[in-house]
Amino acid sequence: MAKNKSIESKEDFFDRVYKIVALIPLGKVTTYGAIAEVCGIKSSARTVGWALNGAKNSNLPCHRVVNRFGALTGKLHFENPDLMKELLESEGVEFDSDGNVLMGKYLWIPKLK
DNA sequence: TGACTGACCAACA
DNA sequence: CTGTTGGCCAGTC
Repeated sequence: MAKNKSIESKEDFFDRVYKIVALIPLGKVTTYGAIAEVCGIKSSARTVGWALNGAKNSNLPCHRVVNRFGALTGKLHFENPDLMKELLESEGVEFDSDGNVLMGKYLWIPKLK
């Protein structure tokens, strides 16, 4: 290892994403950019998706995470894409005609304290 | 070991 | 306005 990259760095990053996603209140949704920003990697919303890629294996409500448009981009990676919408609807989240979440009402921005 | 890809966002032409 | 490129981070081939 030419350079010490703080082995805990990546784990810490993932852990942060997991924590934030787990903090999403019921009936609310958040965006990748928001999570990335809170995680401190606002410039890397992509990595947030990767974190969720592993989070989908966890009990985290990744279905509450949508892109900036409120579209369920990651639903295709779900075992049951329909389940994602079902869960959100079950939580009281409404969708637009395009199938996008009403960000103006259900958009929840996580904040670190 | 190097390069590409990936559930994104934003800026620039 | 639309199209393309850049950027970031991590994982996989």
